[in-house]
Formats: sequence, C-alpha cells, structure tokens
Amino acid sequence: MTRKVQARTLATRDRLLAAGRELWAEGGASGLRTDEVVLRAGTAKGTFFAHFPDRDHFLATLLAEQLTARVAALPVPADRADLQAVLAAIFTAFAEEADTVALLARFSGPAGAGLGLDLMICAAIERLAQGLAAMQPRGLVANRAEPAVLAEALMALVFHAAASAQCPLHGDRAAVRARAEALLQAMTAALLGG
Amino acid sequence: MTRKVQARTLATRDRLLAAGRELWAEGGASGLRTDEVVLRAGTAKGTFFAHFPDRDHFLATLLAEQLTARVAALPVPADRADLQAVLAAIFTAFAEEADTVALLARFSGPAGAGLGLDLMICAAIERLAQGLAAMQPRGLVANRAEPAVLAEALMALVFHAAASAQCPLHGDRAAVRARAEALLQAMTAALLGG
DNA sequence: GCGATAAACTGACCGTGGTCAATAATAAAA
DNA sequence: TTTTATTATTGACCACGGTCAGTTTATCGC
Repeated sequence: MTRKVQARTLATRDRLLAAGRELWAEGGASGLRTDEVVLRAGTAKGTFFAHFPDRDHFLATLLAEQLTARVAALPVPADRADLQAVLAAIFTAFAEEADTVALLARFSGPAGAGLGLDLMICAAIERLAQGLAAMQPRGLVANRAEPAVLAEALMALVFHAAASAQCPLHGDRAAVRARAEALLQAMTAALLGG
Repeated sequence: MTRKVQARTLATRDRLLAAGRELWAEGGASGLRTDEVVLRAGTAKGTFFAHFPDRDHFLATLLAEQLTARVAALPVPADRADLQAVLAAIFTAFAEEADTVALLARFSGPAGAGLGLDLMICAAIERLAQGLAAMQPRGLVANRAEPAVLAEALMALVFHAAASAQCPLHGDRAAVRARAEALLQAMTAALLGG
C-alpha cells in the first residue's frame, strides 16, 4: 500500500535544492560540497542521500533547472542567422563549465531519466526542428532530411563543439572557445549547406 | 639545469600502467582503485600521483592506449557500407563503458593534450576524411563539403550516439543500444545523403 | 672518488562522497 | 485516541582519491 508523499519531504528536497542553487552560484559546480549543502539546508548528510542517489544526480537536477529555463527563453529560429544565434546560445550554455559537459554526457540519455536533462534536450531539438521545418520549403536549408533528425544532429554538433572547448586551467580560454565556435559553424554549414 | 629523465622513472610509470591495464580488464574503469594499482605496481600512493595528476588522467591514458590500437586497426572506408561499419566499430568502442564517454568528453579536447585521446580522435578523423575524399568524386557521398569537416561532424554524431546509449543499471541495455545505433544511421544519412 | 643538487619515492594524514542501523515523525487502522 | 505500519531523518562511520614534509636515490661538477 503506497501512502501519499509527505509535505515535509517536498519541503526538505526544496531546501536542499535551494542551498545547492546558492552554492552553485557562489562557487560553481566543482566547488559545491555536500557537507555545505546539508549545513545550509539544515538537514543531516544522510537525508541528502535519501533524496538524491549521489552528488552528480543532485548537480544534474540543478543543471536541468538552469538549462531548461535558458532553452525555454530561446526563440524558434526563422532563418539561418536566427539558427546560428540559437546554436551559439546553446553552445555557450553547454560550454560554461567543464562539469556541464560531463553531466550532459552522463545524464542527457536514458541514464538521466527523471532528472530533466533529457527533457531539456528534447525541448531544444523540438524547437530547432520547428524552425527547420519552416525553413526547408523556403529553400533556406539545403538539406531535405527529416527536420527532427537534422535537429538532433545539430545538437550533437553543438555538444561536440562544447566538449572540444574545454581547456586546461591557465590555457588561453578565449582562443580555444573561438576555435570551437568556428568548428561548430563549419559543421553546421556542412550539414545544412550555405 | 634540467637533468635527463631516469630509467627507473619510466620503469615505475610502466609498472603503474601495467597494473592499471590488468585491473581495468578485471573490473572495468569504474572498479579500478588507486590503492590496488599501487599495491600491484609495488609503489607508494604518492608515487602514483607524482606520475599522474589524478585518477582520471591515469584512466584517460589507459583508454587512449586501447582506443588508439582499435582505431589503428580500422580500414580506410572505400564505400558507404565500409563507412557504416567503421562508424559502428567506433561507436561500439566509445559506448563500451559509461566511463569511456565521460573520459572522452573531458579529455578529447585541449584539456587532454598529451594524454593521447586527442591524437586518437585526430587519427580517426583523418582516416574517415581520406575515405570520404575518395568517395566524393565517385558520387558515393551526396554532401560536397570539405572531407575533414564532414569527418569531424561524423565523429560528433558517433559520440552523441554513444552518449545516448548510456543507460542505468538493470535497464534494457540491448534495446537502448539498438536505438542509439539507429539514431546514428539516420543522422549519418542526413549528413551524407542516401 | 666525493660532495652538492636535483629528481624520485614514501606513507601517514586529510577531505569529502557515500553507507546504514537506529530513531523520530507521520499516515492509516483499530 | 491508541496502536501499528510506513516513511523520513539522523549522525557516526567508512572508503577512497589526493596531499605533502621528509627520505632516498640518481646525476652532475670537481
């Protein structure tokens, strides 16, 4: 017999996530300690792991929140310039932290079911596919493949570019990032023509 | 004044890597403990971290060995069937373990300079590009973009498919893998025609 | 050969992610 | 309300990656 979930359960979870949001903002994902999270949330450490299987699932949940909001704010691209801007925005979001790329690689697929990252990816693909479907009859896209497939391929290219933009500390971050963006643009052109 | 590197240094490094290879074969990357590595190698723990900045760099070095060998064994694809086979082989190698995907995401770019993963990726791209360059004039590839760019995009698609093939334990691995392979094939067709 | 100096190695120690048997709080049954 | 069953929480504890001051071993100039 399953009982209804207690109100305090959700409250505890929210306190943990709120503390996580604060700490992420203060020191990034890599600087987020579970000890600090439970301290701020006012719970015991065991409670944290009763709510989240491990630290990475917790981080992935927070990341899903952020990225979902950012993706929701993106327009459906109406032309190639729009499209490039949208892809650049997603690239920027993905490449922001090294942890972001790692978390996406691990949890954007079936392994992250229920965390929200997969839904966020789907939402982004959906948005791109809508734009592509409208652009194809106008001849703005050379490739006549299924919009959904093209959109998924575009996301793969963005992700690859974001991964290749990760650089060691003290490296020339700006240069590496610029190269990654150029790479993304070249691959996009190869896929869609133009 | 820099002195020449001592022979024992290389010997120690080799012993560590040999122990790592054994343990990887026995229990996979996720089951590899640094304590066990140094025990088998007959060194102190500090020695391990004098040779490798952290556990992940050690794993990436081992992974680079494996993947480089597997990539070197691949043929230059002569037609579309060949190409699909080569991509499937790379996909299989990438998707073998969840750690593989994570390590590639982190160390295949500038962050992994000197570990060999980046060179392995370059070698794979080079091989694909050679095949594509020969296939384009024969009309076997619809897309006329630069072979090098196409090859890099293909690697991005393979990586994306491998990442999306990661599934939670006790999930239906075969089904998830099959879906990922179908996805890869669809994206490849979208990029190259056919 | 013999110091002097740099490189390699050591292992006790620490920080932090993660566990689990015990306890408290809540919802359902009596 | 009181009792019972289930869920939520606790915090001492452990495992393991990573550090560093100190020691040993090699290479160099003489």
